[in-house]
Amino acid sequence: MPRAGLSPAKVVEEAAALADETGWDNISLAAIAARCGVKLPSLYKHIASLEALRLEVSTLALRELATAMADAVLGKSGSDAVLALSAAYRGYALAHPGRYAGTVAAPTGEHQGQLEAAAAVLRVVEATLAGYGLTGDDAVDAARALRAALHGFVHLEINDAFGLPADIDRSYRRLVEGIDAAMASWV
Amino acid sequence: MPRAGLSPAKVVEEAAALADETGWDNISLAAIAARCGVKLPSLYKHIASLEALRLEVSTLALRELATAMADAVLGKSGSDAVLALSAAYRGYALAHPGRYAGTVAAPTGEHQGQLEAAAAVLRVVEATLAGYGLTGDDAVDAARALRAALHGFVHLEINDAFGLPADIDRSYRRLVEGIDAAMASWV
DNA sequence: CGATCCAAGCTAATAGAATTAGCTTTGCAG
DNA sequence: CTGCAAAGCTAATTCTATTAGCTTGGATCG
Repeated sequence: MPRAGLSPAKVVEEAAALADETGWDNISLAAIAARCGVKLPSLYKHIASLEALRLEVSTLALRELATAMADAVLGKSGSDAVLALSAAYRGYALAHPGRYAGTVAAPTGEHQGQLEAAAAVLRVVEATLAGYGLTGDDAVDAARALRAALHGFVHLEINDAFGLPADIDRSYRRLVEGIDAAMASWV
Repeated sequence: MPRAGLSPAKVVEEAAALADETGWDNISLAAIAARCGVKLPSLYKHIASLEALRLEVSTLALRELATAMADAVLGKSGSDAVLALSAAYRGYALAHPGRYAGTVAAPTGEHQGQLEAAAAVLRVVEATLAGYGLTGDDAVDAARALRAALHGFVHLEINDAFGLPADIDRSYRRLVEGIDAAMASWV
């Protein structure tokens, strides 16, 4: 019998793909094993447990999200950068809804890599807001406000909580513009 | 052996309390049964399945949230009402984090009562924004923006995603004020 | 080229959860 | 008092995660 040639990274990647297809809550070792062409207990050669795997998927997603955001703001500043970052944020979340759920829903504080990846996301947001002249608590407030607005919108969108069919792109744009204007006026 | 005197409503209430204590994802029939002083299979006399129970908890939470918001805005209007509604929203979410998670994370569209409760929440938000002179798509955008901002903030807060210890109350107030100002300027 | 050894994969076994079937008994209605 | 529907139970089934321990592929080193 030929080997499957798995690796920890491949298992995490399959788990992430499964999450995107069936939802973060529906990740199961049984489904991942089937997808990898391997029996369930074999996965334990590459991961420590289901919880540990979830943390790895969460970490992967946070890193991808940070990268997507950083790429989007490259060479931009001010409102331009905020709009680009917001578009990249939503784009990632809609393209990878399962992973995205894992960026928030996963347990926090037990995994060094996850903490660093979460910090990287925060760093990109803060750097993007650097041009607004905010310092200290004001900068913290602004970063939280932007992150909250973006997360709240895409989370509700992914979970079909916007009943009406009215143009969602437009709603998102106006929300981002509103937050941008608010931060600009905080001096 | 005396009867436990359960009812569907009591089971839902226990499940909601359990969710608040241990998290929406950790609801289990085993734990609920123990809490009710009953063996696990006995629960099936009152509920159809774990999934059905989650929908009931979600519905309960949406109703409670709608009521809390409606009470908060009673007799108020404009920015006053928006601030009161925002405080009530966050207050409910922090007091009942498990239930609150269920208001968004639960499967949607299969349960009439849940749909109605979700509509009730939306109705309170729309009524609160009535004084801003927004109509049609503008009103929809505003309701979505407010809901997204509130949800995003409290969801991140509940999940400990705000690393820093900086004053969270203040951050929330500024976010709400920012959204309020943005909506006021949309005319 | 062949002996060796580690890691990848397997089977088997355990434990816990949800669900279903079917039995027993409580406690109210008549 | 009698009977019956509902509430609770035990037993059995299925599915998942996890652990233990065996087998073997295949790279490494002589």
